[in-house]
Amino acid sequence: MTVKSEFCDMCEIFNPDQDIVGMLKENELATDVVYKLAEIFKTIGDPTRIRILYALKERELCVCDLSELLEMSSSAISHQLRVLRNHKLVKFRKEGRTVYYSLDDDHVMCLFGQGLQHVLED
Amino acid sequence: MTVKSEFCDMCEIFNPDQDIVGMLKENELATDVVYKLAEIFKTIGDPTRIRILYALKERELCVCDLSELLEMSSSAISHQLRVLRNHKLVKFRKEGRTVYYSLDDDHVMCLFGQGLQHVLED
DNA sequence: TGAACATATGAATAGTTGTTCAAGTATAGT
DNA sequence: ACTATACTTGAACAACTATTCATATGTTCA
Repeated sequence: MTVKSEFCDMCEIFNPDQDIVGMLKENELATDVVYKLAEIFKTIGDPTRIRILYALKERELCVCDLSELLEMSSSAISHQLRVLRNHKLVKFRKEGRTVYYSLDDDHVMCLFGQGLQHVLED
Repeated sequence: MTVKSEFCDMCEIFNPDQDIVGMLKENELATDVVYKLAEIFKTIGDPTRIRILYALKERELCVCDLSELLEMSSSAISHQLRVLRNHKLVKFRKEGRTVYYSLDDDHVMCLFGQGLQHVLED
């Protein structure tokens, strides 16, 4: 906040920028919401994770399916699946020694759609 | 691809997992689309940039407004605005020595809405 | 012209992130 | 019990990112 002379009281009161910043401060998103939003978008903001989520679009898949499809080590896939799991974007079910992963959230594919609209326009 | 004995031809042909991976490979998103998607989401996946975009929701703001609002140096804000500019998420207009930034894309706020739905549910 | 202001930019640095590698658990088949 | 398979996990390392600091550009006002 800049210091103003007493001759400038009126200026300060009517200074539109001061008002705007003040109003905006009241309307700001809560800190935890901002961080949660950032977390989700950051999570979806990785090529490997995008490919995994997209592959799971129709049906559940096991780690080795994903490993073959993306041509990456199952360790790398497993690490990324953990990230997706931690953010509740995928869920899993065990069957013997294989683990099947599937999407855990309806919004993700909507987000994809919106993102694609942005990407494909121009 | 695992090697199979000739006695197992039928198994290979009818192995559902092999079929699934093959089908998925055909349906994969194009590499450049995947990368562009990742770029957008990564760009929106930062708390500072989220706050900037949210502040610009209603009206254009200059760098020093944003600097005051977010209580960060104008240099930091400027760096982030460049990232947003590079990804075509904000545009700017100069008026004297001040530069006004505003949203350059309709989809961004839709993405925010979707993201918020995910965040606020549970 | 000179001082103050608004913004931009390059380099540096601390923190974060994705993949690999090596080792671990757990289940299935022989 | 042994071996192979499916997956997970921790550590390590390289690549990337956000902020700071110092400096530069361009504009306004006196």
